[in-house]
Amino acid sequence: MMLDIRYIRENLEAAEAALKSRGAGVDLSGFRALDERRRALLQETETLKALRNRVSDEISLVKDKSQVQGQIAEMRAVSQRIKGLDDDLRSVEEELAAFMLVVPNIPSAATPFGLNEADNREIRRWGAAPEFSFTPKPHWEIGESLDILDFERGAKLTGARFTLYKGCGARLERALINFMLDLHTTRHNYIEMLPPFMVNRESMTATGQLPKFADDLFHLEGVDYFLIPTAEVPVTNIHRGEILKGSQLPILYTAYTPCFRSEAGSYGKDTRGLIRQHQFNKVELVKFVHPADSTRELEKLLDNAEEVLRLLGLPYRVVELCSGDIGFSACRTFDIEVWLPGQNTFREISSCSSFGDFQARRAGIKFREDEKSKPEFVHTLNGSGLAVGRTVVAILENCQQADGSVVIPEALRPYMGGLEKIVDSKK
RNA sequence: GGAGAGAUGGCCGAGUAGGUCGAAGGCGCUCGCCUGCUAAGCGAGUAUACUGGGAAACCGGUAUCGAGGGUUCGAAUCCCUCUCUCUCCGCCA
Repeated sequence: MMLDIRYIRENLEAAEAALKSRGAGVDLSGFRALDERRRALLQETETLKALRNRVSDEISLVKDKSQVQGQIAEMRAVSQRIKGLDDDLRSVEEELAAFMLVVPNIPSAATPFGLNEADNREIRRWGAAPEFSFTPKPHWEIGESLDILDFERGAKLTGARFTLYKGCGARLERALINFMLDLHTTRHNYIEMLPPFMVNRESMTATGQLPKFADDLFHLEGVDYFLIPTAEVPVTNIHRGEILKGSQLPILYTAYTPCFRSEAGSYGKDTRGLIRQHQFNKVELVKFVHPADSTRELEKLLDNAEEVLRLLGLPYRVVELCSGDIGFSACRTFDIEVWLPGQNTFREISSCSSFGDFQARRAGIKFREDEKSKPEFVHTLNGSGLAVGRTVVAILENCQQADGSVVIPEALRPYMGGLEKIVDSKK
């Protein structure tokens, strides 16, 4: 399930009100009847099973089975009855599960109320927008004139929203991946993971992409696998079905993966450039934490992501999403938006969320405080650290020069073989 | 792709002519005892989920021996399907 079924049972109104703050009306009215029916069936069938177990034990003690033909016949009938009840129970449970799997997470009490994007709250800004003596160009123009991004051939190879990186462009992307991974592993204590780029249905369900958002995913033909839309999916699922030791927490993982998104419903949006691609690279940060630490850990994760931008000298702002704008599985989210002078706007480059125990509940990820204590759900968190393609966008636009070249941020130069600026190779 | 072997509790590993097996034994771990430290030794405990009762401690029921079905009064044990792992051959980065 996703939300705590017992919590809902006892706090139906509160849960409904909290879900309502997301905007999308969630109707929990069907829940109570299903839940009650389930428990009634459960009690009935279990009572019969207890009887059958007891009588079967008695039968086993009797050597001469002819003496217990009566009981055997009786139990044969009981078993038939159990079978029927179990069938009913299974269908009720399937219905209940299908219902629960499409109910979103309850927003955190800290999440500000709001209807949509417009109600998001700006938390802080860092860095100053660069000033230009000329009109700054959008990255697609810079990329094409420097001959490092080839949108036309990307479309030829695959289709719209695919891009071919060339020369320094390809190197810049790779440099950023390595720079981010090195930063998070050596300075922020994350463990690097390199997971599969496609996962099964169970993994997608555990983190919340399925069953509701199948349209956003690429599904393979022939096998029931999906291309990952984010490393969050495989990395969070690493501990699916496990009971961790309290002393292991928090667990911090970082992973580079490409991300694949169908972008269904975004036709006509961000059609130019690298902003919205079907395939893009991302370095992800994922945490498994003690519930009591999740707020603090979210702030640290956010700071770890911001650190990338600070080291690169890219101006940004942090926005806290309101209840109407947070994702399905999240209970609290901060977006980091980088300044893009070529488009004169801030664009999301990272999204850092707490999922509370929502994903842990779906995925069955628990921990034991002490040896003797009962297992309880961990909290999961994740955030981009960062979206690599959009970081390239930000560098191209913020670091562009009057002569058309792009100065590489100092922190990145060791990863670029010492290169200080990208110039037009044709000149 | 072809042939074969196997999946048991945190780990190792018993258990296949169906019954008293949630499951021997060992290791590990926890608590206590003992020992001037360490090691060894002794005793007890040590899965999860759902569910009923209880304020709680806790007590009861059901399920789970890869997953799902079947046979049976009764299945870790028999039958079927699937998944995964391992070995050999082929192929391949």
